[in-house]
Amino acid sequence: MKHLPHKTIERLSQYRRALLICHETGKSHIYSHEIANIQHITAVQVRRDLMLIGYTGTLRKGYNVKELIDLIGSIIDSDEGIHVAIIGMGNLGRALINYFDGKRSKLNIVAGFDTNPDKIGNTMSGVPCYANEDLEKIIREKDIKIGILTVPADHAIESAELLVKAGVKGILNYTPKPINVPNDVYLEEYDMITTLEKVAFFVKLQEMVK
Amino acid sequence: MKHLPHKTIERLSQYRRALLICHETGKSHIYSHEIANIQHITAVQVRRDLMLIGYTGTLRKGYNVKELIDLIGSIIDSDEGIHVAIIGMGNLGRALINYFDGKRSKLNIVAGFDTNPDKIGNTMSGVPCYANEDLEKIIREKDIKIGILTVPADHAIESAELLVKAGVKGILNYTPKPINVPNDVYLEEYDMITTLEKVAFFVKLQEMVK
DNA sequence: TTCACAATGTTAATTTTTTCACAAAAAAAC
DNA sequence: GTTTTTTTGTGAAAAAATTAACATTGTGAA
Ligand SMILES: NC(=O)c1ccc[n+]([C@@H]2O[C@H](COP(=O)([O-])OP(=O)(O)OC[C@H]3O[C@@H](n4cnc5c(N)ncnc54)[C@H](O)[C@@H]3O)[C@@H](O)[C@H]2O)c1
Ligand SMILES: NC(=O)c1ccc[n+]([C@@H]2O[C@H](COP(=O)([O-])OP(=O)(O)OC[C@H]3O[C@@H](n4cnc5c(N)ncnc54)[C@H](O)[C@@H]3O)[C@@H](O)[C@H]2O)c1
Repeated sequence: MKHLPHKTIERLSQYRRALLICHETGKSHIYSHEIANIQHITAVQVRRDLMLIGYTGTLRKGYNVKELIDLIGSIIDSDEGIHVAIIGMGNLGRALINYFDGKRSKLNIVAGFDTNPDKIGNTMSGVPCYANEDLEKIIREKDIKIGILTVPADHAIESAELLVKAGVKGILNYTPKPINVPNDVYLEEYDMITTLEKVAFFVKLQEMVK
Repeated sequence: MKHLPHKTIERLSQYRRALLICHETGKSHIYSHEIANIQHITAVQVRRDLMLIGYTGTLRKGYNVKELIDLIGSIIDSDEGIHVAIIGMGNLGRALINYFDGKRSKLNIVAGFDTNPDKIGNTMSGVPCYANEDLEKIIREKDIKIGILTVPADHAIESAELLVKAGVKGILNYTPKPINVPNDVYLEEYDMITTLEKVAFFVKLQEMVK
């Protein structure tokens, strides 16, 4: 296995999510077309992705759910797990902490940061909130590799700079303000408005065709 | 202009977001490479997208910010605007309402739905919360075209069915439970864990190379 | 006034991603 | 025991998306 396409990585994560649900329900094997239906893609696409990671199913029985979950884990997870921080413990930050809580054993949100004195020192869903002044120290101490930005847009850039300076290697930016990072920091940006506008566009398109 | 690629639609939305910021700061023209830098893509990509929507800039002056904002609006927005509902007024639902509030004049969240009696009848950031029982009635009355799912994952499927039955034409699913919709309903699903896992994967990859 | 530059617009090439098509083989049916 | 069915795995083709290359031209410098 040499290079996995970005899209494949995303799908592997999604496959695993679906597989975990299957596993809970006691299903031991699954066909490529079943996975495909769940994800709204084609069975060939699924088989191609699994081919890329070198997994081989059983003819006519499909894929072993448990095995596949573990294999995907061995590819996308870090063995030792990875520590994550949230910058901005507001509505979205707290919602995320709540949501992630315990969902993936290898992804742990271990610190939150804020500038609001009322929040600093508190704990939310088990995650301690620190002051921005201690960010660099805590990030290094706790070996945090990824920062999730949920500060007000006006503070996105300075927060990103803080994170980079502290040595973070990945940033997930949920503010609507695009940021810049050095080459060795992996950046992903997501704006919910973009997604909603896309949905709205295709709804409009469909109305027009009709 | 015939078919706009999905990716182009997303980028147009992002370009507009960047352009709106420029417009506020009083900048009247912008070069393709400036837009490209903001979005972390290439200038050719920007020019190609604008070519697809038939917009022509001024040689050596770049693109007229205001004009381009309006043109993108004329393509991705519906003239009359589009009404949106949130199903599940919990952490994420409320955060979204708060966030969208007034951001895009053509995209209005006009109703929220919940099953919790304490929430029903209240208003959050100007959005009234209704009971699920009234969903179909309200959706039709208010001509709501898009539903955003932020209910607990266990209730995603039933909520989606409710929305479809009520005649919604687009669904944006933020729960981690994949849903199915008829062909004439446009569906977009997004799971933050997938994005975070992707970031984590590339961080891991970079560590390994080093 | 001419020249060099800097930016757009677009055709062609390349790369990436997806789909097609089908061989192989295990299981089921007969 | 043979045939049919079903599902995997993959080379080849197609489609989609991106990038390269470059002609064009307005602008300002010389
Ligand atoms: N709410 C949403 O659904 C949503 C969706 C998409 C994007 N966003 C974006 O996410 C960000 C947060 O949204 P929210 O609704 O949680 O806002 P919020 O105001 O509730 O939370 C922001 C938090 O960041 C803190 N903060 C401010 N400056 C800071 C700094 N320099 N360093 C650290 N913390 C700081 C504030 O004290 C506050 O606790 C915004 O940029 C918003 O545009 C929100
Ligand atoms: N919190 C996040 O950051 C986050 C991120 C990604 C995805 N999600 C997903 O979004 C969903 C909501 O997350 P949350 O943190 O807001 O949860 P939450 O528990 O705070 O909110 C859920 C809300 O839905 C309401 N509800 C329950 N059943 C309902 C039904 N059948 N119809 C209408 N409303 C109903 C509840 O009363 C509650 O108000 C979950 O599926 C979660 O997995 C959350």
